[in-house]
Amino acid sequence: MVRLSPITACNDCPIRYRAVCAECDADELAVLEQMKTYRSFDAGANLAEAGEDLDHFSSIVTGCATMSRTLEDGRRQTVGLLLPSDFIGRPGRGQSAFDVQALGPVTLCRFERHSFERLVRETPHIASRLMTMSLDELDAARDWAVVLGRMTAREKLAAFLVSLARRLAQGAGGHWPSGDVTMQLPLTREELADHLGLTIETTSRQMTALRKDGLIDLRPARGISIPDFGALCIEAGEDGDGGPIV
Amino acid sequence: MVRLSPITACNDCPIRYRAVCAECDADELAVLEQMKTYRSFDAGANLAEAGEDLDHFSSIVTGCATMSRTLEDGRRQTVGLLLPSDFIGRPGRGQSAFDVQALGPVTLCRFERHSFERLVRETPHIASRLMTMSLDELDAARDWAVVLGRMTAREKLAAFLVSLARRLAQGAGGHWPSGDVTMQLPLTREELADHLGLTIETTSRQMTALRKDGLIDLRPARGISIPDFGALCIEAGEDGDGGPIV
DNA sequence: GTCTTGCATTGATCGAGATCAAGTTCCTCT
DNA sequence: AGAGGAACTTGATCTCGATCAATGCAAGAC
Repeated sequence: MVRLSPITACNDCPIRYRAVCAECDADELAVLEQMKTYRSFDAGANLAEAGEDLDHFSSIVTGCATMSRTLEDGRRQTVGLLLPSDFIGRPGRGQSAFDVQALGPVTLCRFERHSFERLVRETPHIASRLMTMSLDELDAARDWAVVLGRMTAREKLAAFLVSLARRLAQGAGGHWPSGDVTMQLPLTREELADHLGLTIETTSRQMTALRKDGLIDLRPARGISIPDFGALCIEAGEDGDGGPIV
Repeated sequence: MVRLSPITACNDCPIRYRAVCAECDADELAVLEQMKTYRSFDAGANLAEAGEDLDHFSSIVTGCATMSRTLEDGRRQTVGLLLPSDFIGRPGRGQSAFDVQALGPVTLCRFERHSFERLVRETPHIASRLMTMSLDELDAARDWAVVLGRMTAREKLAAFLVSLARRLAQGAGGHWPSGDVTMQLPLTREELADHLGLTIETTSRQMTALRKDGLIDLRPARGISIPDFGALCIEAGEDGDGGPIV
């Protein structure tokens, strides 16, 4: 379930210029290189559990994970989808506030808690990057609150697909998506429903509705292609311009 | 509408030990003292507008504000309630992602953008405090996403009242609330509905329902008293213990 | 005092999404 | 290839919260 993975040199790391290390210079990277450990997890593995003590921080190198909370009666809400370069853990607090679960096979670049916290204090390039990443996540969490609180099921699904396509494109170093876009959903319908604040059935029905309206094309193995990205953006309640806000 | 207010010495400031300056020592405070300006706003004033250029950061000294987004068709979702010591603005980005609106008369402690950003870079005590505050807001935003996505109208209202009572108690330097608690709602039913992702009518009905069930007592001028704080916590879906997570 | 005016409550009805219940498709394992 | 099971889709019905529509109530204007 948990495996030590061969260590890749930071310079060859796929998330070198997007993760918490993005702003580091060669010297700082050399320090991180000594501290890091790569770990691999199978699909479904719990990377953190709400309330549990955490003595490591991690960056996702490959794979996806969800951050969620489950209420006592079983209702679950996902509060974040973690993609490569995203950070797991909260400096300054030893406990996770949410469950973090691997969606497929995941590789983490892991740091021991205390030494990493010291490094943050002593390395402005890391502290500043962590600050930027946290503020980006804060904006994303608030944007998502608008979706959860005020949008219809159809708009929720469209908004999610648009945001996922943008994040995947950004991760692949590609450009702001437009025109024809194809991607793989890293989530099952159930996980998707938990993220949208809907049931599996409603999620599936809205998927079908978007397909019937020609806005998306469903392919095997959770593939999705979006023939006209701009049209889906409008469905997601974005004003026509569609330009990046960030 | 906007008035310059008499400057209070930082040492006499009501938010001295909770705002972005909380960790500053005397020397650092002297620098902030030179940079700050107090401004007062009337109820309803726009303190920031989504997409608008912001060339100041502020801390709320007295009063309350909401951070919200309004969709083109008029649907509005509040993504945060700002109380004294809360920070307005995002270092590293010159635009606000949300509207910020004064709920009643508000006094801000304001800093010019560029000089404050430089100060953050050069003053670890400020950078670190800002980081902690941002991470707290991130956790709060995610907690609220769970409420918006998965809770019933009754649970949403109870969860809001519980969280507001806790924040007000914390601000007043009081203890973790329990037993009998009394407070003033800083929001109208409409503003409350926008925060809960409900309509005014449903919000009002749930208010009445909680009152009829003896969980709250409605008093004039938006006063609310909670005879048994623990009982309301359970209504909000918290497990009995009710202990602070933070 | 009465007239506004804005906020809040209450009632009647409607509808989007939840729930309950089959089917169907896809993937994996042998 | 065939069996079994998980993931997904579709249909029928129900329900919570939205919507439409008055009514109540308190504070300020005149």
